[in-house]
Amino acid sequence: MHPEFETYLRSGGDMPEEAIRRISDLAVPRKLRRNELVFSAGEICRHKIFVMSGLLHTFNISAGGNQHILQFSPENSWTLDVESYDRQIPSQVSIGAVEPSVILSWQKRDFDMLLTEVPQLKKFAEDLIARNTHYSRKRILLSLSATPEEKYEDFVQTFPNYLSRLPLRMIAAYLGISIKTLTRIRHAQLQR
Amino acid sequence: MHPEFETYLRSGGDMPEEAIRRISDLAVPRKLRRNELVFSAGEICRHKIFVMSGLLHTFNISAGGNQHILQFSPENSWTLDVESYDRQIPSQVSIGAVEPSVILSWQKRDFDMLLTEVPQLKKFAEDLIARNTHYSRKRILLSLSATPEEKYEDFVQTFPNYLSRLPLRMIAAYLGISIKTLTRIRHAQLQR
DNA sequence: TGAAATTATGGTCAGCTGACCATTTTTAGC
DNA sequence: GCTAAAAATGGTCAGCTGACCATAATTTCA
Repeated sequence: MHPEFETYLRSGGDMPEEAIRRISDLAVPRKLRRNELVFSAGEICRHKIFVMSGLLHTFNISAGGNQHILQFSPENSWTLDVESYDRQIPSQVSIGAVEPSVILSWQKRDFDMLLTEVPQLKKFAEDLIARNTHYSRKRILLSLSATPEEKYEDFVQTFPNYLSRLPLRMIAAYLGISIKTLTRIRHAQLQR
Repeated sequence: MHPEFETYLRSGGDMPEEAIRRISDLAVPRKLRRNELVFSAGEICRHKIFVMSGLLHTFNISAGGNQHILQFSPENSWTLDVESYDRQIPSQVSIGAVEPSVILSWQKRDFDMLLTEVPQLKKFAEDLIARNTHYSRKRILLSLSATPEEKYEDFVQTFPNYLSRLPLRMIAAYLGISIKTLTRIRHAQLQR
């Protein structure tokens, strides 16, 4: 049904073929144009999303009109606004496509059902949650301790692929620095 | 065995008495003096910790010697360094007592066993993880978008109890601002 | 391909922020 | 309660950072 996704699921190693089919069958595919939103701040996040191709970002527009980016979601990753999804309350953030993308989405009730039916999927999801927890911790520590230059350096190390796919404006919005500062850092690095 | 802890576990509503006894029996209590460490950066976090009384903090000392605080853990809350605990690798952070405290601790293997034996405990832990995830998201968004004053305001709203229990120095280390800036904010607010 | 939109760079300047230091106040712990 | 340690405040200053604006470069998409 969705061969790339099924390959991804199989990569875990212990997912039964029947479970893969069950999961895949409940997924609804959707194409996104550049800048198209999956949902907007204020709406409730009702779906779990898997990115088959392209690149999404989760962002918030502050009162002053500035964009802040919580997360990038490239191909073969999952995304949603976790608090909105868990509690079915309006989201503070929007999720949209940075590049033309193809996603799969599951209704929350379908995915919840799958989680109880397929223990391997539950385990799979728990691993993703753990990875996300570790990364959030790291990001919080970085935000407390690192200079803008160190934040950028870490970003380059951690996400070397993103550099060419993202406008600098978005990298700045992810790092919590102004694009001016980011430009200065890059300019200074060229001098070396 | 540890009546306060057992009361806490019961507060969830659906924890069988037998499970409560099992969990409680495997806990090792420990008293901490002020500033005493549970473990230091560089060590492996081998225990899951429940704070019965007092107040702990999870912190990191950066290369420049500055302290950065990832988390405060008051009575009736849990703590550990999640990445070090999950993967049994050396921790980047230390956990220590801000106030004289009493904690319970479980060896990882004991707690892992309990999680498989007691489904209600697993559910309980998952709820805690979800809450933690939501809070981390909020904190990352705040770190990206809020001014120092807004960060402090949010801290006061979110943790009104901590204000009188913590030196300002630690609040600054939690917010990622200098104590000088924090003093300025508080001074400005007095003028109003 | 070509026009329009988006993005990146650069200049300038104000002001927020942190570093450093001294002093005062508060707290801890015997 | 008393003494030593820790914490908070305040002054000063340099410089990093962001806001604003204009211009150049790049990209998008029709």
